Amino acid sequence: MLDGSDDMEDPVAGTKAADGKDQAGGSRGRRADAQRNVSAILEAAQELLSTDPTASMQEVARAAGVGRVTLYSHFGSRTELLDAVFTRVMAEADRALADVDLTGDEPQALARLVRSSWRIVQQSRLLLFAAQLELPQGQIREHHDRALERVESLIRRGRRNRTFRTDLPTSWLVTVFYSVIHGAADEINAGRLTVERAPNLITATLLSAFAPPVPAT
Amino acid sequence: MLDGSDDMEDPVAGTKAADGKDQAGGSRGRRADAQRNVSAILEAAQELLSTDPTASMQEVARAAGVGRVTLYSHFGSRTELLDAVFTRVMAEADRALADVDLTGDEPQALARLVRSSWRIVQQSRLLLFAAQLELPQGQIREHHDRALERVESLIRRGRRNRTFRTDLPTSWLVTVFYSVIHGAADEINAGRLTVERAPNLITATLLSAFAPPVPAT
DNA sequence: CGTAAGCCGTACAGCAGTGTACGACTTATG
DNA sequence: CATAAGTCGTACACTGCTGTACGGCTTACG
Repeated sequence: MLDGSDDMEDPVAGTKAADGKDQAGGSRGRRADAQRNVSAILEAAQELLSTDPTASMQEVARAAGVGRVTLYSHFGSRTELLDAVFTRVMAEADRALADVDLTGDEPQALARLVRSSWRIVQQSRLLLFAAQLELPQGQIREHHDRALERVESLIRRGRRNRTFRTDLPTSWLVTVFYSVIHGAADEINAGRLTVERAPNLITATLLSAFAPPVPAT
Repeated sequence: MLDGSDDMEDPVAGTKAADGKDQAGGSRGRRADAQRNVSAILEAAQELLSTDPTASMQEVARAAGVGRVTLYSHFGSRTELLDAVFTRVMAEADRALADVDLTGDEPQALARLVRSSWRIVQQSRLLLFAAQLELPQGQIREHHDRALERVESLIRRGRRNRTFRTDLPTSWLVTVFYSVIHGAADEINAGRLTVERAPNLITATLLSAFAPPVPAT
């Protein structure tokens, strides 16, 4: 939103902050240490905000081993930083899920998907909380939807093959997937569920919930 | 909890704020208008915080038609107010759920329970968010657990009668109950689910998830 | 090896919220 | 109807956070 006008009035472009926020990629004009700092900030912010969602810019800067002013030179506002961190996490998640084999038997594919997903959700639980505090909900949902696409396509396939139920809408089943995983994450955080037992419980529950209802009774 | 020391150093007791916070009951020394104000504050705070979880004391006071100072004279801090509101909501919920007939066929009882529960959850979604911002998590859980007792006892009964599955722990099934309802509430808020369809989806999902797994592959 | 890009700390301005103090006014209640 | 309980607005002190400005120093990079 605020980069748009900057690009217009700065014909040289890329002087300060255009597109090279992420560590990788070809930001030619940026000095190496600047790029390193941006990475350090993003990483530190991700970890810190996942612990304390209300951490201030001051604290983020300290955690990244960087001055607060430098932090502001890279991210114009708290919201901007939060958005960048959120984007980064979702990209990470997307990369992790891309490796999951979703072919073959749907229940087993679902189990694999759960096994790869739930940890990410658990770790970025509080970060989502932080995002909800100051990011427009539309933006959050947008990021989320992209990650849930894989879930949705798997469910669709299961429905076509009659492995999964078709009496409830696909979008609802996606919601159930998401909700149960989040519920498990909360339980773990509360110390009422161990990390080891979680994936099996989640998978067993989802498979029952997704199975076609038996016509009996 | 935080009134404890006040009672000690004020032998007269009941002068300002001891136990008569709620509208009903026998707070002899309190003037009638004071009691009315406390009620108005609690009601307004509940409604306002359910819309904007970050509403300030100023805004709460205005919504209650009361001066900010008066608000502070009844609730010493924001946290104290929030706790009172939270307690009130849970008490309301408890009262509503007490009317639900939990006897007889477990699936039907579960359906009735869902039908009475989910609206309350949906309406106080954001209030829970507010509570998580400044109430110790232990306190929140304590309130929650009391409300979930009914769910738990119903599930236990279903397990004894082999209507519900016993291969997953009871506490986990309670979590699933809670999570699915919350998920539905979020979907409604996002405009992706209508109020009319919600209860059926929730019930159908939970019944499948709670049903004993069929030994047939 | 010079220069510009980038870093740093400090300092300042602004804002918003929390709690508290005070004095005057209003109203239940006996 | 007198009095104590309660309310009201205004004002103040304090805290913590955001975002910006400035000048000096370090360092990457050609």
